[in-house]
Amino acid sequence: MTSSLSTEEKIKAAAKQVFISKGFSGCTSRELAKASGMNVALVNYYFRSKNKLFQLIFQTVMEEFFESMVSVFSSDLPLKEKLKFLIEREYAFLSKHPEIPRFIINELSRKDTELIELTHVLPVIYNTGIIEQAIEAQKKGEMRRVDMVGITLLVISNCQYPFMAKPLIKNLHNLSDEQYQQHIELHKEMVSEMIISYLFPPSPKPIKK
Amino acid sequence: MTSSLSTEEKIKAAAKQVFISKGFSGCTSRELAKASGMNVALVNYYFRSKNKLFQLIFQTVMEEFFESMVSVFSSDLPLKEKLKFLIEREYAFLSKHPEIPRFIINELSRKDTELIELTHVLPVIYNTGIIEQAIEAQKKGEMRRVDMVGITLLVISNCQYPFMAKPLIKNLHNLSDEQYQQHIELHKEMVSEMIISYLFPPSPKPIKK
DNA sequence: TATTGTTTTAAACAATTGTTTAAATTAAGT
DNA sequence: ACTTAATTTAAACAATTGTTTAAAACAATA
Repeated sequence: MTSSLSTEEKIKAAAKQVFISKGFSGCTSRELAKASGMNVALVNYYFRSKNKLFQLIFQTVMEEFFESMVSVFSSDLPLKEKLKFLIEREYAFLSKHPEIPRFIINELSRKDTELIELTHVLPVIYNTGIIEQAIEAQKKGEMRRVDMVGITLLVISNCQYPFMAKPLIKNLHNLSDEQYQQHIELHKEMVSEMIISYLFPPSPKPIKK
Repeated sequence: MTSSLSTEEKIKAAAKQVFISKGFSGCTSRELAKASGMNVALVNYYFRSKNKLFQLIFQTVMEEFFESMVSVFSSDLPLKEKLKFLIEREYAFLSKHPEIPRFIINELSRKDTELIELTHVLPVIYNTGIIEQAIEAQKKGEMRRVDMVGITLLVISNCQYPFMAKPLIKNLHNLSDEQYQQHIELHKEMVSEMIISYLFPPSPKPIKK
């Protein structure tokens, strides 16, 4: 049971859930406390302040968020397979944690907080050698000449947005949760096929630019 | 100048900006008042409560949001051109109002508020005849057999996400505002080409499923 | 058992929240 | 000018906010 966790970890786990689903400004210290079965004073005893607790959690969420991406990039696969695999993994991750992209984007958009450093993520990705692999594939004419920003945008747009926009699309098309889940599954296949066939066009065709 | 507006409209205009950029729970009544140069009592004098004012503004934002989409669907163009045009228009709209998708998705995700009705939008879209046009194009074999939910997701994922994720991508790839703006422009072209060539594959190829 | 240090609790703190009051000012109609 | 209604203001309201205090309960060590 959760009761086997220490007080500190119980608070952290509960706060993570609350922060992710309601955001920093969308919840109160007392709500964080109650969600973990504790009281307000305990939250501040272990974490000093609501803001300190938030920073801690945001950091760990960001790490989880990039973890699988980096692990795919580091794997020993041809680029095309890496991308297919990445999309597969992203959909699997987001099915478990559908609220995380909205959470991250929201908190990064807040102007009233000291901007969070995530420059350390870039070198980690670069160190996987993914860039060199892409450039090589492009030189060979296997892959369309799209830079890393474009590829990133392409992949995460089509992975994250369907989860973020669930309430919008559900309302718009009058769908149940189950129906939406089915659409997501279909969409994954479509997105994968579309992106791969766009980035790696059928061979004898000249690659533009 | 703005001083030619009535007090009521000044409050509404200022509140719209504040709500869109900080969300309902991210701002206070006094902040809304101050942003319009008024005081708290005036806000409640004209709009009864923070929540009433919010509902009013949310409604108008949603209408603006779907307005251009519906107008494109209603236009007299072949489906392929409609989609190209729609993507163009979406990028233009979002360049002016980059915060709106995040705002809408966030507020629709709030569980603590009475869920906002937007079922009336669906019939409006249906009445443009876009569905029939798609089915016809698919019967003729011009268009891949993707349902309306899939098309919607495909288009708005690739239009809205790049604007929503600006702070994330900027941080991730160490980009300036100007650099990001350039990437957005490039991305628009890529997305348009990719989606069109996916949905309307070069002709003599058999359409699957 | 007495004495540590750690953890938990209940209560309080000042500041801020959304909202309301009641008086002051302005505008409109006669 | 007088009366009435609409607008604006400053102040107050109770409730809630993040944070702190100080005492209580607990655990560990001697």
